[in-house]
Amino acid sequence: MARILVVEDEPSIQELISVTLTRTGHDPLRAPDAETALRLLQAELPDLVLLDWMLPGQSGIDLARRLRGDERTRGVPIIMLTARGDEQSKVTGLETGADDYVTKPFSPRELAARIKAVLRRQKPQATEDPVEIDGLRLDPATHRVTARGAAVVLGPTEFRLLHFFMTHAERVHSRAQLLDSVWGDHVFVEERTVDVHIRRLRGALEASGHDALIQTVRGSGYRLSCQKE
Amino acid sequence: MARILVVEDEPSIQELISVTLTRTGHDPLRAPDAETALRLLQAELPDLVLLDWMLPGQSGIDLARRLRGDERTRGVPIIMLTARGDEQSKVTGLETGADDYVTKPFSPRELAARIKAVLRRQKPQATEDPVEIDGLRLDPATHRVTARGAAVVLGPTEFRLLHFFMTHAERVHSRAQLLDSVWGDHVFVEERTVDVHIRRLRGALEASGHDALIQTVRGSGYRLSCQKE
DNA sequence: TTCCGTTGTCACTAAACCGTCACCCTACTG
DNA sequence: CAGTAGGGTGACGGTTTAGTGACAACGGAA
Repeated sequence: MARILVVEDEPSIQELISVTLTRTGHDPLRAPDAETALRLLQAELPDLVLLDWMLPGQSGIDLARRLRGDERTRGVPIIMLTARGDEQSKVTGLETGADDYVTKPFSPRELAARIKAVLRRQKPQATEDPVEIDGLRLDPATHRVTARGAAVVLGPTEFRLLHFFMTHAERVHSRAQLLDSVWGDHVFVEERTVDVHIRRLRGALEASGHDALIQTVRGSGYRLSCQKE
Repeated sequence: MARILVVEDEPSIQELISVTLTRTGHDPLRAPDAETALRLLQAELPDLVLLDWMLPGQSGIDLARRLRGDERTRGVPIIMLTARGDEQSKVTGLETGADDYVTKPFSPRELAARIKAVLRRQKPQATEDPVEIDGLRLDPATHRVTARGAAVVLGPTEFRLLHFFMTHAERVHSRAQLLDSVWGDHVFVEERTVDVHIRRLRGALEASGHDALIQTVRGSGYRLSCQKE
């Protein structure tokens, strides 16, 4: 789900963290010290950095400051791992811009929760504006679809599919494009699966009096069109 | 941008907060204790109060209760500053009416984010006004819920949950959002726990003749809706 | 202290949903 | 007009997600 750089010198804790991350669907990058961390950061930017306070050589706080100073890495959120106690250094240290901190010892659950919270805070939420085409109305906020007032019941996938069509109307989308945009680019499903969902979506729409809203373009894909032909 | 009253006795933290506020375009009013705070509040109402949990003399929670008790200051949102680990105080505090919590030590970035969130959240709703939907009435001031006159008995959590739903009706809320808004951002609770409380809330409502008020949106979360389907 | 209310979590059940296939139909090709 | 490829369609496990009852931990009240 998210790439997370774990900067931690103690192997057992490193291991514990990595296992926790994997189990919660994340992708840990390991670094035992600041130098390794910086090298890894050259290659690719992670979605989050878990940073031990005490590190051999360059300390965690130095690394944090450095990350904040660099334009490229400035946006990457940081969670600090600190030992219990030592309050005042925390305050000054967190001033450098860590987004959260976890005191050792910590429970895997707590760690997971904090990571989730920080990541959630980080990412902007999707477009929530209602869309309306030809009397058909879809509202992401309320997760409702109505056809001239009458409710249309859709499954989650059909909902996303319709949302995509309505925000990209009049254009032909190949099955591959639809899989990318509606299912997500990483999943592997048969292209024909799209057909089935199109079918289900059509069924739901026709039940509400919207015929031929979604048209087939033979050899290319599908299209949502308001103008009848 | 916004006037913010900072009630904090520790000078270094007071300083840190004030600097942060100024930097994020706000206007800090400083008070080292509850008495000073009250005096400042006489003069003018701030847009938000940042309140330390532990204060010399009158404690933060006392002050919060007092602010909530006074008609004039009731609408002003409060963010509490608490020491880490004091989970219980969060719950008590939420009942007194704090809008959010920040645990010390905190990062300026986090504080800024919370303030922004609370100010944004505050705008559309007056938290303390009674809400009524479809014959169901909830009064935050008296902490009472009635369904067409008949009393509905709810636990504290179910009450907050229902309150949130009623002040954000028709919208779909994910379990994570509900945990954020009803439980508080930094409480570590399984997402499925929401389900259980939804169930309890539904049970109580159905006992009072309100069926299907809270709807499940599969894959997304829950929604309070007056319009049946 | 004991009792009671509340809460978070779990295990289990029920239901919805998804992806896939097989088969059929249609439209284009020569 | 037959052949072929692409699309429509119904059905069927398997998986995911939500509903539900039970239970232990906890704090506050008695």
